[in-house]
Amino acid sequence: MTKLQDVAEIAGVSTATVSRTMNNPELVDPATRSKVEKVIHSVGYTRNETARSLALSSTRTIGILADTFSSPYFTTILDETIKFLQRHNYFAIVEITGNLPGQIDEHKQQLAWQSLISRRVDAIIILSVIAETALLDSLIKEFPASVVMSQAFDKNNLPCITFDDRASGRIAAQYLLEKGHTQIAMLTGPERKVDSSERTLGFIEELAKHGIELPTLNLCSGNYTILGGQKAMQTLLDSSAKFTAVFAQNDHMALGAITTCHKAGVEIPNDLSFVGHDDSEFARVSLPNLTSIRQPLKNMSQAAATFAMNLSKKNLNEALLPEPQIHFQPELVERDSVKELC
Amino acid sequence: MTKLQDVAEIAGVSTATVSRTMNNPELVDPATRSKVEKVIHSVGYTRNETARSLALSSTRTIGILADTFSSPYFTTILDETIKFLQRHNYFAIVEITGNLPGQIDEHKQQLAWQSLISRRVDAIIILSVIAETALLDSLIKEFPASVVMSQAFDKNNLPCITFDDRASGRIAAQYLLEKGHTQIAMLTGPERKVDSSERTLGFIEELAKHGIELPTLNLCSGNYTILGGQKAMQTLLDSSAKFTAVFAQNDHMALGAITTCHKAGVEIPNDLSFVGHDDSEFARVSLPNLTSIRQPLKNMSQAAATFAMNLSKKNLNEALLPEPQIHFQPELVERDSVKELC
DNA sequence: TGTTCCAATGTAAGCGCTTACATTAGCCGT
DNA sequence: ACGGCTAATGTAAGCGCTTACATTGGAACA
Repeated sequence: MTKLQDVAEIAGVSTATVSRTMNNPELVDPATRSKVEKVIHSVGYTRNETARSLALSSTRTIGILADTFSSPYFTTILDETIKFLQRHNYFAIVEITGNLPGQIDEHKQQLAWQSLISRRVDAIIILSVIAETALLDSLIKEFPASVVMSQAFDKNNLPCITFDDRASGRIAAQYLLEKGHTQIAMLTGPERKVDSSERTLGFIEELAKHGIELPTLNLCSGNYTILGGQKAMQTLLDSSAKFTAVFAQNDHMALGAITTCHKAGVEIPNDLSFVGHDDSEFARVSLPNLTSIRQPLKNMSQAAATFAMNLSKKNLNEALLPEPQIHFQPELVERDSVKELC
Repeated sequence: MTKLQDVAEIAGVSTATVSRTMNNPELVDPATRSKVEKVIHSVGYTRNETARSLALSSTRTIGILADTFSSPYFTTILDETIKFLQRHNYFAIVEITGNLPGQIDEHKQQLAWQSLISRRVDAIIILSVIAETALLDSLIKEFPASVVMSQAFDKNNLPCITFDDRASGRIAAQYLLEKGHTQIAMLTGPERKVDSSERTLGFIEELAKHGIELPTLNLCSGNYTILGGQKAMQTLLDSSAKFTAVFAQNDHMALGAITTCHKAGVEIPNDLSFVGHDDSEFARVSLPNLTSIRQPLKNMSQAAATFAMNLSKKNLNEALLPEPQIHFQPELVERDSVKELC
């Protein structure tokens, strides 16, 4: 593999000059510059980013910590974040913990974290939900150039892109109430996930505001997965719970639940109404099309990426950093899965 | 950030000894070893992988070239590949070209490629479909430690994990014929994608074997996307084409097409039968559940990862390398979307 | 007691870049 | 003609590791 020195020798200049024509072209004479560039192309030189990182003590790389690729939620964020970073000449390396939605293995998270640190990323974006605030705290203390995404983390004033999950719950409740539903069931996510518990909270709050109570019987966890949604729905149907509508805390569970209903002869939305969450691609192809609550993932991703890049330029004036806490709001996307009760 | 030298000084040994306790513990006295390890933990030292890579001229990193994260096909492969690599103490960095299924921007592919090279990955797994064999050829010539995944590349004897797309086409045709269908439509993928054209070929071949011809009118491209599937189905329905069954070359298009049918009052499978491809998670939640053709993605991913790791250990005897070409076969997964015609 | 040998450790070069500092050469004004 | 200035280039140290080679101090043996 050709190195900078080879280029220098062929072009008859010093390594410094070659380096400069790549990084600070304005410092080198146009004639030598074009001579060097010609050599670079002709020998097909590609700079060794490893060596460069070492010399610069900066990798121009943002680490991303996620649980898995097999969730449209993560992949959308990853796609947007990485595209955005690329556009700004940053690298991204993503480390996955391999945790499934329901289970949270702190050890795996630690390992993934270590791996990012050992590669000396300039900043880290944390997507993976870290349940124990204490752990999150200690991780961030160890590596302060971190931005936490979509996990409420208010206490400390740390960089943090959040989504108002509680508002999601409220909006779902409001909407169903408007449509005349008062008996409602809810498919929740994994218990330890803050986003799920927040949605639950907002939902219950809003119902309570209207004097309606949600029986525990009407609550069932589906672990954010399709299969979980199917099982949870079955449990709900088998129970004595009474409901005319279901709020599924993500679209996956809604999809699963809908198939269960279909098999059980329950017609959507005539017999039962559905509201999902995330407005995933599949909300548009379910039968009927699923009314869902949208997270502005693209904007959130870009905000996180921007933040991470700023964080990596430590020399930058602290004042230039955006507000450490950026909040995003949910938005209802109305489709055909909710029936208006008279 | 603490460095190896700091650890050495605190422990009162040389840097070599510290390095050895991490990489060749058997070379150092148990007493000093434990002393050093204690220091490492107490100061929270994390080795600088950048410097290590430079010293070793090896990054223990496999590069993966993919088009996007937002496709279950890619994400499944990525998930499996990366988990497997992690388990073997390899890093993975994935570079995405940002190409949508239909469009292939060779420039973006080149850039992504360069980026991997510049980070001196030890091997590259190519998922992204590179249409121009010439380009693929030249890339691999430039960096021979590459393994191509699921793209037929027979001519040269290059490392290559392939899936028998033509067999997929044949199986779909056979199955539909068995069920009594003779008038069939097909939703194809992007034109330039080899996997799509192979499926098409296999399908037509098999029909021809039974003396059945597929009218051009019954063919429509849906670009492998949900939306494309919807549109293509609409086109098909609006045309004068006659068919009792549809082979959608991936599940996404099938899902889209099914919603279009639903809106048009066409009932599945009573009025129209469907066979999809990929056996994605969603095949199990569509209504009706989608009969689909499975690719053994997990096995394929692991094969690719194994290959890449071997390729990276160049010192290894060439003889130890597995057969350069590993082929995988499709498998039909029967569900409820095909009706038997009497 | 004097060799020999080996296990444990240290020394220092080198991986391929960047960049502060040194050097050179051409230009200006006096 | 000469000192001073500037633009262009070169020199070499250093980024944080690994490892070939050198060194040391016993243990083993005659």
